Amino acid sequence: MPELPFTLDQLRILKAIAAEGSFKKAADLLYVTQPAVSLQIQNLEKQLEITIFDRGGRKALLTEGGRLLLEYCERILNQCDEACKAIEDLNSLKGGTLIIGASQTTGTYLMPRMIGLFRQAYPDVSVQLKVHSTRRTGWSVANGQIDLAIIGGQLPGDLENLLQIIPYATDELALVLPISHPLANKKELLKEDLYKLNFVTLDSQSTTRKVVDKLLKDSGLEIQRLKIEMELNSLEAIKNAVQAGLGASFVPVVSIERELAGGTIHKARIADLEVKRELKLITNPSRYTSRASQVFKKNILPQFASSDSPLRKI
Amino acid sequence: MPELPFTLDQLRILKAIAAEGSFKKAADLLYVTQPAVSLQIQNLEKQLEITIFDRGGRKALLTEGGRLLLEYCERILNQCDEACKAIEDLNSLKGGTLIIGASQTTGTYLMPRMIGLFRQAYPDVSVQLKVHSTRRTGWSVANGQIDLAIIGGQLPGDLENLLQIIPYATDELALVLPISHPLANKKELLKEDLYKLNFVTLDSQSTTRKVVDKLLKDSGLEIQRLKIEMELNSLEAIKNAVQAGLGASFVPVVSIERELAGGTIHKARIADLEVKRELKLITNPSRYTSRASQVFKKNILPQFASSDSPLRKI
DNA sequence: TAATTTAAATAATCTATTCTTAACAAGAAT
DNA sequence: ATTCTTGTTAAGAATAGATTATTTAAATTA
Repeated sequence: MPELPFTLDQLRILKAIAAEGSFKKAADLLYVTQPAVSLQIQNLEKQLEITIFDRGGRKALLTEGGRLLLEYCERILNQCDEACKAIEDLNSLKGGTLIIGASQTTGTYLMPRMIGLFRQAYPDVSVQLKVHSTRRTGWSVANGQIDLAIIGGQLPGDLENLLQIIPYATDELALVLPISHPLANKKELLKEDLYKLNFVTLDSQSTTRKVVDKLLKDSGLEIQRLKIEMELNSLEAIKNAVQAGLGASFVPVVSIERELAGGTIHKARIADLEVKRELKLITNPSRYTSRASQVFKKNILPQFASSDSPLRKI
Repeated sequence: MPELPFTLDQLRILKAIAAEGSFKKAADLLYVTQPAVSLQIQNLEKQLEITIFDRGGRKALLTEGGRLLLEYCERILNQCDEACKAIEDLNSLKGGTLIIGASQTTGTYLMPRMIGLFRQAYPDVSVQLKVHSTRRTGWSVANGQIDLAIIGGQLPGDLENLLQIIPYATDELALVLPISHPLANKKELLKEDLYKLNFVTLDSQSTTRKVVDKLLKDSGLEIQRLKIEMELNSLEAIKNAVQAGLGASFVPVVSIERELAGGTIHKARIADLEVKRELKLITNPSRYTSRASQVFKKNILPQFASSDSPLRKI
C-alpha cells in the first residue's frame, strides 16, 4: 500500500501536545505512556521530513511547519468527528432516508397514515413515497431504488423469486352502494344480486380493477354479465360517483373509512361472496436493509394490521 | 488510547472500492491482496456499526451509510493531500516565512540587498525584517520570534551564553570628511589629526555611536577631546551633514558606498588607527532552524562577505 | 443444467507496528 | 548539590494487519 505520511492517531497526538504544550500531559490525556507519544511524533517528523516541536524550552512549542500541519490536523479531525456523528445519527435514526413503494390505493389511503406514525417516532428520517404500478414497484425494490413496498397485486413471476414477499394483511374489497339504493336496505345480498347493479369501476389497466375482476371470476361470477355504467381513473372519482347514486363498486375498505363513518356510503354484505386480496410486504433480501427500513417493518406495519383496523392481520 | 472508529487506510480503501466498484480492483489499485481489503472494510463496518457495501450484485454498491461516509472520506483525504503538499512546499522553500533581525545600520544598508537576493532565489518564502536595538534583537532570537539576526553591537552577557554568535564579517567604520575639507587632500592622517576635526555623530544611545566611542577609546584616543559639532539621529542625516561641510564622522562603510562611488564624500585613511567592528550572525542553537533560515545562512550571507564587498570576510 | 470463471469471505500463519516497561539524560525547582 | 519533571533511547511483548491458501457464492458459458 503506497503509504500515507501520517495516521489519524499521529494527528490526534500532535493536536493533544499542541493543546497541552507537553508530551507528558498529552500522553495522560490520551491514556498512553509518554514514550508512545514521543515515538509517534518522531515517526511523523521523519515521514514528513520536518521538525514539528521545539523540545528545548519548558514547553513543547510548535515550529512553523508544526503550526502549518496543526491547521490541517484540526480540520481533518473535525471532519472525522462529523463523520462519526453523521453515522451515529443514521444508526439512531436521526438522519437518513427511507424510500417506500406503494400502489395507487395503498399509497393514497394507507401509506400516508403509516408514514405519519413513523415520522412521529423518527422525525429526523426523511421518507419518500413512490407510487407506481405493482410491476414497476417490484423492479424498484429489486434494484434497490426502494427500500420496501406494500403491494396488493400480483408480481411478475421472475420477480417473485428475487424478492422476499411477506403476506402482511388482508384488504377487503367491499361492495359499496349509494345509501339511497334499493338494495342498501337488505341485510345481506347474494352473488346473484350483483347482476342487477350498475357498476362504476376503475379502468381496466388498474391493478385493483384486475384484482377485483379476477376474484369475482374465481368465485364463479360471469363478469361479462355485470353492467358497467362507467370507468373512472381514481378511487376518489368512483366514490363520488357512487355517493351521487350513479352505481355500485368494489373498493378497498381502507379507502372508504371516512365515508362509512359519516354514513355517506353504504357497504353491502354479500352472503356467498368475500372479495379480498392480500397486501404483501416486499423487500430485497440480497440487499442491505437500512435501520429505518427495519424499524418501519418491525414497529409501524403491525399497528395497521391489528384487529380493530379495516385490514385484517394475517 | 480512546479509539477512533476508523483509520485513514480504511478510508482510502473505501474510496478505492467506491471508485472501482470492486474489492479486487481496489486491492490491485492499492497494491495489496484482496483479503486485506475485505478485512479492513469488515473492521470499518464493525466499528461504525453500519453496512457500507452491498456485495450481492455484480458490483460492490454503496449503501446509504456508505455514501454518507464516502462524502466525509473524500473531504478528509483531500485535506490530507493538501497538508502533504503544504509541507512539501515548506520543505522545498515554496512557502513559509523567514524572520530576520537587524540593527538600524545593517537593517538599512545590508539587509535589503541580502533579502533581495534571497527572494530572487526563493520568491515563495516571505521575509520579514525586524529592525531593533542589538539588545532587543538578541532577546527576540532567544525566544524564537526571530530566526536569525546580524548585529554589530555587544550583547548583554546573559544572552551570549544562550545564543550562537558567529563572527560573520568586519565592518569598517570609516572616517568621512567633506570633499572640500583641507585634510581631504592628505594621503594619510594620524590619530592626532582627529582632535582638529569637528564631528557630527549619532546620538549617544545609538549602538553604532557606542561602538565607535569604545573603539576610539580602546585605541588610546581621549574621546572627550574630540569636538562634537552636533548629534543627529540617523546615518543619512549625518552623511548629509558631512557632505554639506558641517564636519567629519565615523560611519560604517556599508552606508557610504554610493557616496564614495559618486565622489560626494571623502573617506580618509588614518595611518595609526583602524576603527572596525565585527558583524555577528546570531541564532538560537536550542531551537528548530527552519529550512529557509538554513539556506539564508549558507547561501546568501557568504555573498555579502566576499573580498570585493565593503565588508571584509572573516 | 452442469461446468467454468470470477469475486468475495474465511482461516491459519506470519510480519511488522506500536505499545509498554525500564533505564537514562537534561533542565528546572527546591 | 539533589530532587523532580520531562523527554529520549532501548528491548521485550502485544496487537494489528498482511499474506497464502481455501471455501463459498454468484454469474457466465457451454
